[in-house]
Amino acid sequence: MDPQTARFTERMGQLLEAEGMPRIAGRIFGLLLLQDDARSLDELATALGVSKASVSTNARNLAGQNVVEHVTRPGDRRDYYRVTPNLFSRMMEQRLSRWRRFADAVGEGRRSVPLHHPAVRARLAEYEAAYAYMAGVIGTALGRWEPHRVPRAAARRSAR
Amino acid sequence: MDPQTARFTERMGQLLEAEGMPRIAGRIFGLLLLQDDARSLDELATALGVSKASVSTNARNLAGQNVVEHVTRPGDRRDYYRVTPNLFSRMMEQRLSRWRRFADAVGEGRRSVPLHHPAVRARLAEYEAAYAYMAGVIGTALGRWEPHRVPRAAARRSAR
DNA sequence: CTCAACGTTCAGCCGGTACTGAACGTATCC
DNA sequence: GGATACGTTCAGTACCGGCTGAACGTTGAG
Repeated sequence: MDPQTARFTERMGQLLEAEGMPRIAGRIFGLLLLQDDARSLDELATALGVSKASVSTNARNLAGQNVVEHVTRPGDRRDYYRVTPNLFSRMMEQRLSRWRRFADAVGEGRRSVPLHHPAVRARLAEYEAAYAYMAGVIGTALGRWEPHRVPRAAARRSAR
Repeated sequence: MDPQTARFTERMGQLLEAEGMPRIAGRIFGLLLLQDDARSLDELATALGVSKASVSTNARNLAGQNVVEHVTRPGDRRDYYRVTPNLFSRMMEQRLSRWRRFADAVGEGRRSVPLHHPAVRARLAEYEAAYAYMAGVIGTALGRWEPHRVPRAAARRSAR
């Protein structure tokens, strides 16, 4: 593994760690981001110099979050992983759902907490409105971005 | 502190903790979100049942991230804190800057890492383009949201 | 000047959790 | 059948970071 690749994977490890994921998950992600085809658990483990147990757990976890895809090959017992296509959209959607949880909490607070000051009530309502507005904007923007990004992907999608 | 308020602050603590902040920071934020005027460090510490040291550190940290504002009063030595106005925009901007770090890392990788597969290079370039696109969309949406949200704020802004 | 009221800093403790190595279960091949 | 190649699970460890209490510096009041 050349030093630039190592540097890149380490940086991804740090960045994803700052987002609340285990560092190894970030490294796996960073490494897969630079691979054109899927990699097996063993390849990942040896390339990153970590235990296969960690790779197994973290890769499965990443797959559960849709940032990585589990790939199997006929006549091959091994598990392969690659970054998901539409990675950016997936990450955006995931982020939106996180915000949604936040906006939901605010909404529930506004309804359940005894608020004596109208200003506070207005603040919470405003936050909810802002979230709804931005969610709409981001949603339509995502819809506009994807289609003319990769024509083949759009064709595949409409063929479903 | 009534049970609903406690419930709300705890939930905020959990949510912000999931975003990578200390739980106490989330609790402070949640509590301030329900207050109409600024609160002192001691008020926060006793209300939350935590040490003043923690409140001091975390409140300052939150202020550094622009999610909370440091308020002082003439003839009063104490430090007060309240949630920032334009909270939503601040959080959006903060999130955008996080993404930017991510996009920067991808860009640097694309330039520095020896990439043998054109598909990988294209993937990285596409990610950068998607980020730039979304950053633009979100930026203009924020600009459109704020003005007709709080007219007085718009007036203040245009007076600069 | 002395004392109280603040905020800040720091060493130490404590809790959580990421990571490992070994054991295990299962499938595939000989 | 045994042996190998997989992935998974789990107990144990090591580490990291949050939180605390105590000590400290500073400001203001009496």
